[in-house]
Amino acid sequence: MSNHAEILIIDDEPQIRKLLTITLQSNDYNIREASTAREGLLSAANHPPEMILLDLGLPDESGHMVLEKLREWYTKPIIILSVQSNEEDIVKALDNGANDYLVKPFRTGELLARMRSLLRSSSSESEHPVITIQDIQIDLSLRLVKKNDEPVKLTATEYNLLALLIKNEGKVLTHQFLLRTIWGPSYIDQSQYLRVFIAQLRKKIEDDLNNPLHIITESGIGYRFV
Amino acid sequence: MSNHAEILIIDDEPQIRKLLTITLQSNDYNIREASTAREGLLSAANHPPEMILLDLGLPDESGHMVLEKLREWYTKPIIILSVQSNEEDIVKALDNGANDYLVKPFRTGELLARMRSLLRSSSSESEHPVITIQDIQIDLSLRLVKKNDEPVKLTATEYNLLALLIKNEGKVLTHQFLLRTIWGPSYIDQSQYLRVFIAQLRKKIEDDLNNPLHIITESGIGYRFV
DNA sequence: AAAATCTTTATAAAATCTTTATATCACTTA
DNA sequence: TAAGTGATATAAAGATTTTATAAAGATTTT
Repeated sequence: MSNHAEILIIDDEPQIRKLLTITLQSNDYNIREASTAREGLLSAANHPPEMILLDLGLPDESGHMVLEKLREWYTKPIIILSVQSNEEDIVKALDNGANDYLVKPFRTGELLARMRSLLRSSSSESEHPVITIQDIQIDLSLRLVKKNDEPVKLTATEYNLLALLIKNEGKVLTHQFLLRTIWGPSYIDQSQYLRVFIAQLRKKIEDDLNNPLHIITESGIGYRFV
Repeated sequence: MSNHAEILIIDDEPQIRKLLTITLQSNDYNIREASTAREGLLSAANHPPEMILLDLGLPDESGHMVLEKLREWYTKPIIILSVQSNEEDIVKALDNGANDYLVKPFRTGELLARMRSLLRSSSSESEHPVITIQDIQIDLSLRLVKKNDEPVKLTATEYNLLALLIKNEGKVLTHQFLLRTIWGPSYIDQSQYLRVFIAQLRKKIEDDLNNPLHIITESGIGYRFV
C-alpha cells in the first residue's frame, strides 16, 4: 500500500528528525521538517499536511503553545512525541487537542501503527481501497464498479464474481473455486452458471465481446482477470 | 461537563472492572460491564455504547478475536487495555481497528484524557453539523432535513434511517446493518420494515418515485444514498 | 379521544436467478 | 480438408426472489 500522505515533523533534535524521516519515507510518506516552533507553525500554514508529529521540547517556544496555536485552525491528527512521561503533560496535551502521545524513546513499529490508526479514521470518507485496472475501477468499500468513470450497474452475484476475479488479478481462478466461493460448495458442478454470468459481466465491461481484454477464458481450467 | 456517554467495559478481572467503573462513573459516564468475550459481544450488539474498553486477556476467547468481530460493524472508538506491552500485540490491535492501546497498570488520568480525545473526534457531527447533497440538506445537530430549502417533516424512525444513509453517502448499507442499527439486533429479519420506510422517505424527498435519484436500491444487498 | 406513528398484511411489479436451447470455437482424428 | 468432439458463449424463456406501495390494524404520543 502506497499512501504518499504528507507528514510534518516538528522537532529540534536533528538525529530524531533523521530517524523519523528515514523510517517514514521508507513507508511511503512524504516528509516535511521543522526544527523550531516558528518554523513548524509556518510550514503547517503554508503546506497543511495530513498529520503532524510534534515534539514538546522546542527551543523557542513550548510545544504545548504550538499545539494550541495549531488547533485554532488545524483539524487533522497531531501526535505528540516527548521525553516527558509525567501524567500532567500527557493529559494537558491530549486535552489541548493532541490525538496521541508517545514517550521518547518510542518503538517505530508502534508509532507507525498509531499513525495508520489515526490516518484511517481521519480520512475515513475520502480514502477508499480503490483498485484500478486500465479502464475498470472497483471500490470495495462502496461496492461500486466504474468503467471509464461511468458507474456500472451489477447484480449482487455479478459484483461478487467480478470482485473475486479482480482481487486475484492475473491469477487463473478455477471453475471449482469460483463456483464454491460465490455459490457455495454444492454448486461445483454447475459450470453453466459461471458461463452465463461471465457472459453478462463481459457484456457490461468489455468493449469488444469477440475479443475480451479483461475477462480471459482459460479453457478447461477457469477464468483470469487482466 | 456532564457527558453521560455509555461505555462498555469488557474485562474478566473484577477488581479492574470495579476500579474502572468507579473512576468513570465519577466522571459522569454510564457503565456497562462484561466479563467474557461472549458477554461483551452480546452487550455491544444489544446496547451499542459510545466507546468500548477491551481487555485482551479474556477467559473464553482472544481479545484480538473480539476486536475483529466488533469491527465488522462497530464504528465507534475501542481502547485496548492489556498487560501485554510487546510491540507485536500493540501493532496488531491498532491495525485491527483499535483506536488506542494502554498497558496495564495504566494511569487513570491518562486513560480519561485519551477517552476524552477519542470521544471528541468521534462525535464529528458537531464539526460538520450540516451535510448538503444536491437538493437535500441535513443538520445533524438540529435533526432537521431540508429539500430545496424547504423543511421536510420526518418521523423519528424516518429521520434515523435517512441520517444513517446520508452519513454513509455513496456506500451500500446492507439490510442487516440498517435493521440492526435503527431497530436493534433482533430485527435483522424484518426486511419489510425497511421497504416500508424507504418508500415513505422516497415519497418525501424524491422528485420522481419511478426513478429515485437519492435512495438507490441495491437488490439483494441493501440501499445507498447518492 | 384524537392524532401521529409504527407494525403487519396483501398484492403487484420489478429484478434476478435458473434452466433450456442453440451457436460457436478450439482442437483432434479420419 | 472435413467431420467430430468437448468446452464455451449467448440469447431467451421460465421460475423464483426481492422490492414497492397501499392500506388496514395496533400502538404510542399528544
